[in-house]
Amino acid sequence: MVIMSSQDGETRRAGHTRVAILAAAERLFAERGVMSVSNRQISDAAGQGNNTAVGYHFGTKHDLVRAIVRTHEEPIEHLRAAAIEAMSDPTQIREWAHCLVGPLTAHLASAGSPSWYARFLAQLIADPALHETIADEALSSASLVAIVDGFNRCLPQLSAEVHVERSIMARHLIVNMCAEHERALATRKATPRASWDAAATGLTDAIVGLYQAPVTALAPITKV
Amino acid sequence: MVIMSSQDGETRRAGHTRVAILAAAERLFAERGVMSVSNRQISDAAGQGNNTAVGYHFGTKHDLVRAIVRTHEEPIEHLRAAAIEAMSDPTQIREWAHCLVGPLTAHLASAGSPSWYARFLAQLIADPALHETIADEALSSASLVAIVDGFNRCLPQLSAEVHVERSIMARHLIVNMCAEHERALATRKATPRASWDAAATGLTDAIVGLYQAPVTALAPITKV
DNA sequence: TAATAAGTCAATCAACTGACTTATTACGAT
DNA sequence: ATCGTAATAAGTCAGTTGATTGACTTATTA
Repeated sequence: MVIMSSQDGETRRAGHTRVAILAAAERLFAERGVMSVSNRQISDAAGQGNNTAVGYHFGTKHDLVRAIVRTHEEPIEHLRAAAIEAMSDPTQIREWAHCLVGPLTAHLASAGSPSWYARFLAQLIADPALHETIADEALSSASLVAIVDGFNRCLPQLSAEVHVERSIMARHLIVNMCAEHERALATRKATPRASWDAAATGLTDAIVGLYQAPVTALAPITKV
Repeated sequence: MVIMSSQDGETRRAGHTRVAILAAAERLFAERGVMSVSNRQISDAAGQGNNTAVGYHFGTKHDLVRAIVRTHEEPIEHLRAAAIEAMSDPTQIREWAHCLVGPLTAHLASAGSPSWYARFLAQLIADPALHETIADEALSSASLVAIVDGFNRCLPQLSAEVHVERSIMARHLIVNMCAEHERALATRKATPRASWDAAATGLTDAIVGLYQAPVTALAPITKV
């Protein structure tokens, strides 16, 4: 009756249905686009005769999207914390870059083949109707701010503005390149990198270069 | 009667309606999301009493999206060709990076404030239903391959795979950061960069660093 | 000025969507 | 074991969608 947050007093049956809906939704969202898939289609794909199964268990589509994000957030956050813990030299930019990239690629690699979460995530960032859904949600991770802070200490000569700018760049780079790799794996098309590990290496290289790039001083206003 | 491709024998009236629809669609797409806006809403916003105005002039939503892309492609392509022409030293990576970034930012800056095209573009890349709509369209630009080739000659030590990878990275970086800047301008929120020129400088810096980043050699397969 | 075409409008269609209602089934607490 | 309730199924509802239709208006041409 009431929308359950997680596993309050939900029965085994309801739990099965919930994960079936989450899995079906994530797949359909990645393959056809979040806003192109109706709750009905998701209910059908999840094997539910009831056409309002999504509404019953999650509420609106935005709530469902949030629930999917939360499902992945915890394991990724765990991997991130472990990566920070396992660092050998916190003064090395590359290690921080690996902490930023590794957890997501590792999670996607362990999510089976093909995975769908990266393509799903890319849509959340690009679509204005979905953007606000996770605006603060994914950004307010404890380990994430620790990593951003780690970059800060490695590159003290960078201004705060450039630092914010490049962390945003890194995020776009990671999410979209993971989506790209995921799509290549799903369609068995050619890809520059053979595995998730290799893709992570390429991304880490790029982010190190990105952060270390010289900053061009902006000329005072010369044009109106 | 028949859907017109461009400006074959279209009357002044039809031309007005066409540009009104294109402008309204681009705005609504950027603000609410491409797949969240119906053709009816676009017709209304364009001041057309007819609910089928979009269908009459453009066909399906995909055709409309393509038409919007084509509208911007030409001026951007022109700016890109001019930027290549104006290069002083083709051996400098930064100049090629500027050729990649400058035309889009300049076009967005001249598109009035706020612009909507960058946010629109970001959706086309992320949404699977729209991705194929412009898959080859925007990539098969003559000046674009010239720029990619320019990078190639500047960095001959880079493998072909890494080169392809980093050009894709650069594209994601440019489109998404322009969308980010555009969104900031539209909502008058804080932004790391004050102007489109400044944003272009930040992007150019980043892309130079990205391309120059050392490539980590992949270890032979050590894990199953 | 008459004739033809292009563009616009208003009404309508079937299909689909989310939400609602009712009935049946399965699970868990007692 | 049973009883109450959560969960599922099935049917219905109004609203919206893209598409089609025919009538009307405007522009071009003969």
